[in-house]
Amino acid sequence: MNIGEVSKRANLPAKTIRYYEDVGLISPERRENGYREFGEVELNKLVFIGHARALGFGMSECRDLLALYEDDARESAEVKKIARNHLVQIEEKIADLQRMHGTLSDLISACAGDERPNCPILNQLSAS
Amino acid sequence: MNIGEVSKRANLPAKTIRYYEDVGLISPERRENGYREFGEVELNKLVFIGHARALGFGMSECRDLLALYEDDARESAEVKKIARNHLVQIEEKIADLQRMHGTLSDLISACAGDERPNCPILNQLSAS
DNA sequence: CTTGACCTTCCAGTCACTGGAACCCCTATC
DNA sequence: GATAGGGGTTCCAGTGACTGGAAGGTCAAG
Repeated sequence: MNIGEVSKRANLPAKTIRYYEDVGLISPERRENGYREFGEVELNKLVFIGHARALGFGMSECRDLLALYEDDARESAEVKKIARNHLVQIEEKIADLQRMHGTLSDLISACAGDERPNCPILNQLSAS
Repeated sequence: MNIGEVSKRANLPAKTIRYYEDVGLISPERRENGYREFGEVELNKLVFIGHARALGFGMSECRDLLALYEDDARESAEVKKIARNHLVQIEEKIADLQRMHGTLSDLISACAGDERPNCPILNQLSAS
């Protein structure tokens, strides 16, 4: 399988797949002409990484998850630990964004949004 | 005022203030010895930028807000428009994160998290 | 006169790609 | 055989918003 085919099947840009090779997540074979040759194993890894990235896992977490995925003697506790840590990060980000959302929507409500210069949003931003 | 003093007062790292000068958000005077000299105007701008960044506005939005802040003939409608656009971005990010949170917490619940290798989290990630 | 805190510039690294240039390979058609 | 196109390859640079560190200049106190 060429990179174009695996790109479609894993739903990842070819550039991204080359990048994943660069950083050592995958190691596809090479043909005589220099083209990468992907087998089912590499495709599965790419699908796996794509899903993990879509859940917001960082590259180092993907690396760890991939290692566990390939380790028949893994303990599911290890996977769960990584997932729970990530869940906490997500919750912190959501909390941050919700705090911003609350403040900002209050300010937007307070702003007339007309042709006059007076603006509670700017007032709040410049308040010390 | 030296950069250290303004750093404390605006609650921004000195490195960040220098960076803001690099990208043209502020233009403090220079003393004979090469040190930056900050006045109240520059301090106010930095406080303003700090608050805008804390609400998640990007640098180009900060630039636009700062220009409006300094424009006596502004219309609050312009400020409100920028703020509303940003609010939408925040809402999209929250929605993304909540989707991840939902999927991930379901998977975590389904995972025994013990010494056995079977793991619904890995199963889901590798599913095509 | 030295110490230490503060200031300066510049370069490199972060994260996870992404865009572009320049070039090679393979197949099909004229 | 020439050519056109749609693959593929490498390498370099840029993104956003800083951040760390090195190497060195400045200033006030003891």
